[in-house]
Amino acid sequence: MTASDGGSATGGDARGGAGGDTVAAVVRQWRAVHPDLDTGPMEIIGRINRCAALLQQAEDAPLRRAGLSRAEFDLLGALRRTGHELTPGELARETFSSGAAVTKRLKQLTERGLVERRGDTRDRRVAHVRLTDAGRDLVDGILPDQLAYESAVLSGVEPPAQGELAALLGVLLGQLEGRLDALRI
Amino acid sequence: MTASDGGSATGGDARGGAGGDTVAAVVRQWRAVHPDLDTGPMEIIGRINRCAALLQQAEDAPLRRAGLSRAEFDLLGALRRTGHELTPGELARETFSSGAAVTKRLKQLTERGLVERRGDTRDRRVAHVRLTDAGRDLVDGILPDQLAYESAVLSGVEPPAQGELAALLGVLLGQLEGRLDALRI
DNA sequence: CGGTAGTCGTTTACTGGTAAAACACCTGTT
DNA sequence: AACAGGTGTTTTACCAGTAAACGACTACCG
Repeated sequence: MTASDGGSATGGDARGGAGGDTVAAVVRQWRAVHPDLDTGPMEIIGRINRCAALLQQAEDAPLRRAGLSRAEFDLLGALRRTGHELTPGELARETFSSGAAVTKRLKQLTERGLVERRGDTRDRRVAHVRLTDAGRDLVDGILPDQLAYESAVLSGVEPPAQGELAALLGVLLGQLEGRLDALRI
Repeated sequence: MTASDGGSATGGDARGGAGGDTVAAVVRQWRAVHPDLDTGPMEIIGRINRCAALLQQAEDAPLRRAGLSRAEFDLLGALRRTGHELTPGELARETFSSGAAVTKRLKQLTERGLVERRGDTRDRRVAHVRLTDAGRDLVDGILPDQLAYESAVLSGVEPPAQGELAALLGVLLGQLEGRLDALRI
């Protein structure tokens, strides 16, 4: 949306208005112009994109304080939560980004002393990356703050609704991850 | 993640597995390492980011066939659904992007003959942008296909659940749009 | 052995976005 | 009238990401 990223097929609408969120306003506009179309999908996909963009834009205060981008934290987090070394390729798969992006990030994180690399003894093409003590401490220090921040961001939604939302998103994501390839046409 | 956006604070996990979506697997890893932390927020924010990234990556087949990026379609769509001319500034607000990005897109879309500009007679700083007939026809031709595609993407989720999901996302988005500024700290 | 195919990681060339400066213009004040 | 300050748009400089080419290496197979 960016995440860039940006908007969505439903676009956006700067006016808040009493009638709900901005996506609702956009959908109303579309329905006025094309009353025959089923705008249902917009209300889900548009909102997901818009939420992701807003969350991205809010750029997680705890991360910023540590001078980390979300992508960098993702990489460190993958190392921390798996608990063992990972190769650059594994890190790329784990963080859903290209190998080239991982190479760049590793370079910076190594310079900052947060990760270390070591060459594989058997296969000299591959490298193994691990957290330094400083990297590990940084992740462990940030994570609680980050979760508290995310919790605050979500606090406008009642806890039971949060549970429902998480479950429904889980269903959707499971479907997307399983079956999206088939749709690429 | 730009959208683009890439991953999320919860990162990702390449393994699907029987136990649910990839975010669920990541959350399980975190809980094994830090059993004391409340990982609830990850299950929402992580999934939203991941869904947005996947939807982005799937890069909407109907749009691609028309040679449009999602951002370009958003811009055209804003003109179509409002039904009147918009200034570049209004377009930026409407599509949630920077003015500079709008300038670039307008240049390309003008070259392709999809939009036209005219200067304001009173205030010579401002421009008014409108769809050409070709632009309008293009949007009207793509939109049904795009909605059908999105509908297919969501088809793995039962219609009643889709309704719930849309409603819950509406609540969250309304909260985010209203109150996110306060959190920027 | 020797060559071919495949894999891992990096480099390169490019894209599409942003922030901030620059530019052109309006508006209110003196 | 002249100027200060504000606004709308474009330009500039830059950044982070990708895809594709590349180099180094392994592994297979005759």
